Amino acid sequence: MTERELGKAYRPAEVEGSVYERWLAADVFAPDGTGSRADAAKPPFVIIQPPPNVTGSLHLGHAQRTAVEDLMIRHARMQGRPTLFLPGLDHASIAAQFVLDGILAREGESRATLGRDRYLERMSEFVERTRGVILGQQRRVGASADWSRLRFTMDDGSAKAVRHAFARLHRDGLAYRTAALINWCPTCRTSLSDLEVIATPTTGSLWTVRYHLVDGSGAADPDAWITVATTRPETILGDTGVAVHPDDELYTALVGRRVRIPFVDRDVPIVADESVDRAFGTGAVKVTPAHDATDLETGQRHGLASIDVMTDDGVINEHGGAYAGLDRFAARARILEDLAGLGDLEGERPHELILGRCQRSDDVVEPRLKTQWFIRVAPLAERALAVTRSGQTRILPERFDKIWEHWLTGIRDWNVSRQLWWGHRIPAWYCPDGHVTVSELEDGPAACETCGRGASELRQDPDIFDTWFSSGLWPFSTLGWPDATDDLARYYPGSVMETGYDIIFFWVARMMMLGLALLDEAPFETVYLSGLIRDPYGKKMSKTTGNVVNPLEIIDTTGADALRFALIHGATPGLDQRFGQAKVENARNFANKLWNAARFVLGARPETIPAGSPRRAPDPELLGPSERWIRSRRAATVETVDRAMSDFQFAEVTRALYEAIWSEYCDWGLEFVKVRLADDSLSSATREATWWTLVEALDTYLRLLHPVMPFVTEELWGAIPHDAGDPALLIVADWPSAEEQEAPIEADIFAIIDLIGAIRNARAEAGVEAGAWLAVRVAVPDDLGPAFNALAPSIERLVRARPLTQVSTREELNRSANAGLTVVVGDLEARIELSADEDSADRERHRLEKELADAEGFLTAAKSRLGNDAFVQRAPAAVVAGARSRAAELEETVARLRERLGR
RNA sequence: GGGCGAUUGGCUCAGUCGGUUAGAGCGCGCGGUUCACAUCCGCGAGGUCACUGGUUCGAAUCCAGUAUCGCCCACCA
Repeated sequence: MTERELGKAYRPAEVEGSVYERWLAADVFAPDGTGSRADAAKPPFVIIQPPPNVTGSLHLGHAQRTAVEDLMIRHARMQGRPTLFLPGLDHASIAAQFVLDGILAREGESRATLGRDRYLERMSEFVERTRGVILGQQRRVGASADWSRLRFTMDDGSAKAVRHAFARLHRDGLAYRTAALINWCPTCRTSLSDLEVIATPTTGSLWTVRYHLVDGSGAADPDAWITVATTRPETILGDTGVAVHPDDELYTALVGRRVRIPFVDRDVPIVADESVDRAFGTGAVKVTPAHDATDLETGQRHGLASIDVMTDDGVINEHGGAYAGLDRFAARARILEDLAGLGDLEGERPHELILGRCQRSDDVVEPRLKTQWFIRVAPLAERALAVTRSGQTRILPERFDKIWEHWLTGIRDWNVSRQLWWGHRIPAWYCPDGHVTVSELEDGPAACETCGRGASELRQDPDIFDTWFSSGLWPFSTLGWPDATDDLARYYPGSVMETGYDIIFFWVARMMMLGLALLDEAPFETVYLSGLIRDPYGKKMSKTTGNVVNPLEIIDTTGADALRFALIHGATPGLDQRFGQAKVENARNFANKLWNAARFVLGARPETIPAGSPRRAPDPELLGPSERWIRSRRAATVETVDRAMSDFQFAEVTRALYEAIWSEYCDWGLEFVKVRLADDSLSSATREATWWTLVEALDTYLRLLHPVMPFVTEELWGAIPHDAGDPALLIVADWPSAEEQEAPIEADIFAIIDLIGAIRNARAEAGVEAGAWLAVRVAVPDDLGPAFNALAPSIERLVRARPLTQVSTREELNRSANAGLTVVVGDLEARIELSADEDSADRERHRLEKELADAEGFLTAAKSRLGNDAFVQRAPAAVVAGARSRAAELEETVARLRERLGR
């Protein structure tokens, strides 16, 4: 295996361009690809990704999801599990139509001018052009998806799954067609599910209107009326009754009488109904069954007619008498005017109400009575709840359980038909007699299943499905369902479904319900909910605000690795993160640090090891304390990362690696070892072992970091010596395993690190010239002797000590006491020689006094704790012992500082 | 109306069995052309962990309440 040359400077664009091509060429993304080293005996790991909109382009949210998904899949791949990361695209029915309609409008065309067939042709062309965009962008992020299995929610496989799913639900009584009150968007000219209606608090008005009573002769009495309250006066045109509470004495006499609805001159009954709130408004409610859900129920209880007074565009229709042809809001204004003219507008007052607005168009949604297809969700929701309650499927973070429970408890049936064109046609056919035949056959049923009329007489439902219906089938429609394919058997259910918490109901809940209903098994084991990405000020990124960050620009300038690291580093499940340039730059600097560390290691290869030598394990017999410390920290990091990965604590993964690589390996490991590698007095075998230790740790860190920063790690890994058993590419290399740690060595080295820090601090505080070499004498206790001795040459360099003298007792240290700096760190005490002038002596005294005061403060706290019997008796023994040794250490420090200060 | 989340140095955030002196990055101050890295190195300043009360030997962490901000759910005309 030959080493690859590394460029002097880290250039992410150069690295990333070629690395992805290498992965593709090696065919490592598919679980059964030629380059895959997956162990078929291990359980497969399947990640379910929300397929992005086919007309969309990558935003930071996508980038974050992709980064997190890819992190998980790469980790599993390196563990040798067969991994499936199936990429896809969603046709996004209403969203895509919105985009295309905008384009058509600029061309002076519209849905109406084109007609259904030509419109759909245009859509297909449009989608053909856009579909490659986001896929290419996902690759730039580094998604190691199995592109050979790319799926689209409008492809034949999805279409087949949709037909079968719906036919099956219909057969099971879970899909039905009925007239019901639905949400209607006049702008989109379609019905909407409850989720697509945004409840918007609005200040409106509550008007009170007089409805005149009809007397025995059938005439409206100008002097007798009942006053009703309404926020939507235009619905007066559809009123078919007035309701009062049965116990309301104010109105008991009127129940059974009739009133005349203004303008349409319809005489309707006053009925008594429990649903009326006596305290609200006037206590009398106008009943408009075709435009209000409560009214529809009231109407049904009392046999009142339902009159829809609007067209699909939100214009008053022929039932509106003189107001026909007026837009609903214009009609409202005119009606109010006319009521006032008649003297029947009794009052108006401001009123806070919740207005439903269309998620897509923001238009005011009208409740309308329409015949539509529905999914009966109660039984499905119950199963979904059972699965999460039993723990078969786990939602992360756990607090979403409650939200999940609440939403699935008492949800209303799902209106799945849409009066749009771009989407899957509902596979229902109607015969002239109105019989319905639902069929999973692509060309429709051969005959009406009720009356047997032939196919030529049947007409297919013009409506299409809610886009989330096909999305809801995604975990299995992409694996060949309804056919019993090998893929389905192998990769269903999925392992982790990753998505933003904003579509938990739209998508996650629907997948869960449909998966359980159609396959009798929940579609995934874990639901991992990501937070949303916000701008540096916490605002939601949006095109209109202009605060959208384009991830591709970040990739171009700082690299996909940096972007991924930054996104994953800020990813706390379910919590939003603010994202700004500083975070990516920090991540880019980290990649740069890693690059340079690798360059250093490669360049420090002892001459006795020929270039291109295969990897050798360091000889444990020849390792000094610094090497043993590096190995021990490496093992500790493996453990930390493993734990964080299995807990889905991805931010912790990046934090641990950042610290291990930068603050330990680079700041101390490499600095200690540098001197050793250059030390001619050591045997070449020793220096070789030292170098192999560096390579070993670097290798481990590259592996651990690969799921986060796949490009740079792949490139660097390609440049270091490898073992004969290693594959050619890091992406399929083995995940490291933790080994035993050497705790005693860790303590020694950390003590020495503290000493070095303290000496540097003393020098800086004393204003010693940075480059000056000063004589330093250190009193080293016996137990630290070997480590200190072995590291002396490194310490010398790191604190600019010349000469560095090791003495064994403090008496010895004090014997040649002269002016200088004193450093006390636990058992270690050092004296830095410095020519005395009054100024510096003062500063030194001041510094020592401050240190003494600190130490005394901590000592007092520790002592008072230990003086508390309750603490000593009740706290765990280890905590008490820790406090004791801490106190002893502080005592020692205090004593030494006092002595030095002559107290 | 119901529910959830956040509140930790100037900024962004870690802190997941309660246990030494609460950490990091950015920013800030001082000093550095040390042969991997100025996308860097060394040193430092800066926090009564929103507030009040409680539980506990011990609370940023657990409980109750309050405040501010944000989010979700909700068919009273």
